[in-house]
Amino acid sequence: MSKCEQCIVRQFSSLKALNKTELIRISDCKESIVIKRGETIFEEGQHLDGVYCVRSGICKLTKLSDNGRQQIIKFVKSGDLLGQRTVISNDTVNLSAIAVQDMEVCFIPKREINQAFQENPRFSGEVINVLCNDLKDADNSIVNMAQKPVKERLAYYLMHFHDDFGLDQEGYLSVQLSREEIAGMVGTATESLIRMLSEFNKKGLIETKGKRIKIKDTVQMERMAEGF
Amino acid sequence: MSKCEQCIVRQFSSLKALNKTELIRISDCKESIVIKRGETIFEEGQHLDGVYCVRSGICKLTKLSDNGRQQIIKFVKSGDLLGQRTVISNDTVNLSAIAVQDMEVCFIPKREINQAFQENPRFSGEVINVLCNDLKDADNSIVNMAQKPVKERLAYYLMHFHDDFGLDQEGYLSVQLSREEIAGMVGTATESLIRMLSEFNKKGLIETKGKRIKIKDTVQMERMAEGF
DNA sequence: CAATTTATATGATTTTTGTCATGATATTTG
DNA sequence: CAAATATCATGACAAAAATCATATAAATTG
Repeated sequence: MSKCEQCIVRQFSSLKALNKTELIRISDCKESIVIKRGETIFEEGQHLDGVYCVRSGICKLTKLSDNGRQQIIKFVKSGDLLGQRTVISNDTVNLSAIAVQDMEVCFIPKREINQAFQENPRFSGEVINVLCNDLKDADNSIVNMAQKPVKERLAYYLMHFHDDFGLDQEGYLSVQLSREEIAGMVGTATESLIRMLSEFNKKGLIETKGKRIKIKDTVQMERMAEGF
Repeated sequence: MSKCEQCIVRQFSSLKALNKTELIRISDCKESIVIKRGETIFEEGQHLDGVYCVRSGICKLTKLSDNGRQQIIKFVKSGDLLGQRTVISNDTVNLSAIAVQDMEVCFIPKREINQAFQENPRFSGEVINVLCNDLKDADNSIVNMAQKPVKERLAYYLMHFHDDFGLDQEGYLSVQLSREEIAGMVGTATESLIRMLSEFNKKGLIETKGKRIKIKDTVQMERMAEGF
């Protein structure tokens, strides 16, 4: 089993605040897990006995709406921790985590996290900062969802994907989602989403190849996200 | 000037975790402020040099959308602290705070809050818990905004008002908002909101008297909020 | 208290978005 | 590789919501 002390991903997570001793302790009791695309890491309502540190891959955090649709709240990538809020506030999980790519994650038991949280103020500071950022992002999302029409939201999220997850060799967005998933992120019906992608395509804003999407005109797309 | 040690509101805020010495220190440098309905406490983009502790009254936290509408993200009432996220993550304010009732707030300088945060783990624990709850609420709001139609969102928020802020002597919701403000909370156009209230009125779900709203059928309203 | 402004209300219309139906492509599986 | 299944795409229509216009009521102000 690989060691936390040597894990590159650590540098990007809150765990970077831990010292060698703490890392070794965590390393000794952590559990490496491989998760295939589509598999669920945890589901809303569940109790978590620890947090997951994402080594590779990406997962979506979703919540089931009353109308039966799965809303994507946020994406989590390597370096991020999963389930921090739950462990800290000792609450059940509010969101489901489902892999959208094959993933490697490490499970770190609650007690280790709590101990580090209590004893290492730099670590707790890092975690709190992540929570604060999440809260800010969430507040911004509320405004977008409540006020922007679907077309602008789609443009907004495509640009976010472009900026946060980057492109593959051919210039397509590196994360491939199904149309249904994109609809769940934008907060619209799948058919509406497909129509809008077709429209963006016709207007020359994007180019699609199966599930893959390339943003051809980022300037225009950015403007569209802002409502022009 | 009144003293924090004797302030009843303290019991309901994160400040309850502070000991006498800490409270006296804060009390000595805090500043009491009276804010009239409609006045702004702070605006998005601004820097804050401290947090506000709400003694009485209610304010709305809003964010201006690209389309020029003011979205209400959340309400803050007595016992709550304002600006915690900003002070902790040393960021500019993301939301504007505007009084919807006359308020009394106390301004507590950043340095005092930071010191208490560093030195008193019970206090930081309380603050973190508040942030975690805010995050959970925000995630739930995203789903509501993205997936529910306006009618259901209105029912949902009316019920929240009913449960969180209670009723006056005559059974009307105790917080009075303008139609425009309610629209900004639900995330819709003012005219649409007014139409929906008329509809609720005709159906016997609510009763209005000027700005005041009474929920006549909470059971039905609850069901409506869930999409029936 | 009359005049002005602001907030509320409603009608008419357009735009946006959702739903249902159906066909075309992929993708999976035996 | 063919059959079955899932995904993607598009048309037709219905519903929801925004916008514009205009009227009425309420609040403010000189």
